[in-house]
Amino acid sequence: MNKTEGQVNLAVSTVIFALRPQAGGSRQLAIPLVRRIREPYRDAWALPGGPLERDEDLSEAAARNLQSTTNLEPRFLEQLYAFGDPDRSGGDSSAARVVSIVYWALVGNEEAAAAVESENVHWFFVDEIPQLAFDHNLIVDYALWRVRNKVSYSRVAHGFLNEVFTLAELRSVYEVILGKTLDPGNFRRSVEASGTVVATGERLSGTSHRPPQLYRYNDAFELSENGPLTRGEKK
Amino acid sequence: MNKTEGQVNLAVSTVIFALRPQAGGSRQLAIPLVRRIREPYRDAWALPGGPLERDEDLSEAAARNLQSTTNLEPRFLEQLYAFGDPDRSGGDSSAARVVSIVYWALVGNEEAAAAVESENVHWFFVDEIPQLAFDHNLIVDYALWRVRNKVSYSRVAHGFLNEVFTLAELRSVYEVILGKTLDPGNFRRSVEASGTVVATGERLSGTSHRPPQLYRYNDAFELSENGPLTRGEKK
DNA sequence: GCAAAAGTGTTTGGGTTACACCCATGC
DNA sequence: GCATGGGTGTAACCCAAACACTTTTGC
Repeated sequence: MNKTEGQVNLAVSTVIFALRPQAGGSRQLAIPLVRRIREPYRDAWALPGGPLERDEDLSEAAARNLQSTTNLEPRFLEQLYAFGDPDRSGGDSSAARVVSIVYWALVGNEEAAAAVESENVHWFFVDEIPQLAFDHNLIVDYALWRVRNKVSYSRVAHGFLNEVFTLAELRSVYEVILGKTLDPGNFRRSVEASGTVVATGERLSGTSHRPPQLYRYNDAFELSENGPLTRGEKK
Repeated sequence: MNKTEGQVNLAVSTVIFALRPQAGGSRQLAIPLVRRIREPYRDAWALPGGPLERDEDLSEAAARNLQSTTNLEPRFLEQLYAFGDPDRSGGDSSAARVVSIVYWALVGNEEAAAAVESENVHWFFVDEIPQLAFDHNLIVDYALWRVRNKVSYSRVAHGFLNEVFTLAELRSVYEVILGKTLDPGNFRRSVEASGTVVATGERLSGTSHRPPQLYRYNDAFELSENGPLTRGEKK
């Protein structure tokens, strides 16, 4: 007990969002959680996370959480918040104090469908999150608030889709996250006017109606979205 | 060298904004910086900050930075970002790695005018920031981007003013931060429509023109501005 | 009365919303 | 041909910018 600094341990956790099909066919936001195998909160569900490696950037640690729990690559990765309430370990004042720097990530539809699940890793729909360890319910609430907020003023929804996508797919993502239907015509105009997507020239065939154009995300964006902080934070 | 965790130290720093009068009479955003008295970056200017106390919340540590450098109370205090690049200590890989959780704060005009300055604490106008220690120039740039951004969609400008203020004073804050003039009539309407201020009923006399009404900030706001995170973060 | 800023009214234009309508494909 | 979603056109509406104008004080 001779440490004078470093009494506070640092961890990095990640809230990982994907759209997954629900019973009934509609899709819903879902996040993977891991079961704790140690005290405190043994057997409770918690966000994936762990200590920061010696030479690792914060965002690398978050990507590592994602990799080790779901085996997926993030389409979008951004810092959420640093949680450091002294009591957040559960009120036991003798427990080691941990400050968690939390990231949030989006992963693509098809990849998420193939994601591993096991005894200790399970995907939960966001309206069915159980009681979690530590203050992780608050963290999930905040991440949800952030993703819904950010979708309405920024263009992050493509993070749930694959490389190429139709505007109907993109619109469907907005509809699920915002929880309301959007006018197809107006949606098309606003997305095209924003310049965030570019048509590939290809069309999707095999549908029982007029074949829709395929689009790709315009990489020229993303920059300046976070002001001066665009350096290795974004995937 | 037998520590396996805790190799990463945690610090809390604060970017403190005030509006201060420039030569010529106009006002400009300014921040206080402290001179480093130890290596690395000895004698360079840096953001006020320090290690986290054992039982202290992150926001309390930020308020403590503010108190110890300027003797002021924050009108607004919010987490900015956690900076954790492994090389941010200056490229010397043998140096201890530090992750900084940075807050930003607003302090009132009159108080800031009375703030202490000394050999080792000095206020800099934001367009005259020198080369700083560590990655603090990046941090200041990001904080500046955030304050300008937040002013345009949120109602934080009152953080620079005293308890009661005229709409002309509030408008002047917006004009300085956004760097452009605003139409008095339209400004009045938009502020009144937002419901963020309430008239006190009092008027300011002694001016050489029609006496303006005095307003007060409406405390019913601020809540829900940060979603589920409104608990002790805001002053 | 005059200057100066407070405060109100009114017009205009850009952008979003609602919704009608045509287009291209599979069956 | 018909159903289905892709895609386009357009009128109504809302809100913000621009700016003229009236009000109230000190000198």
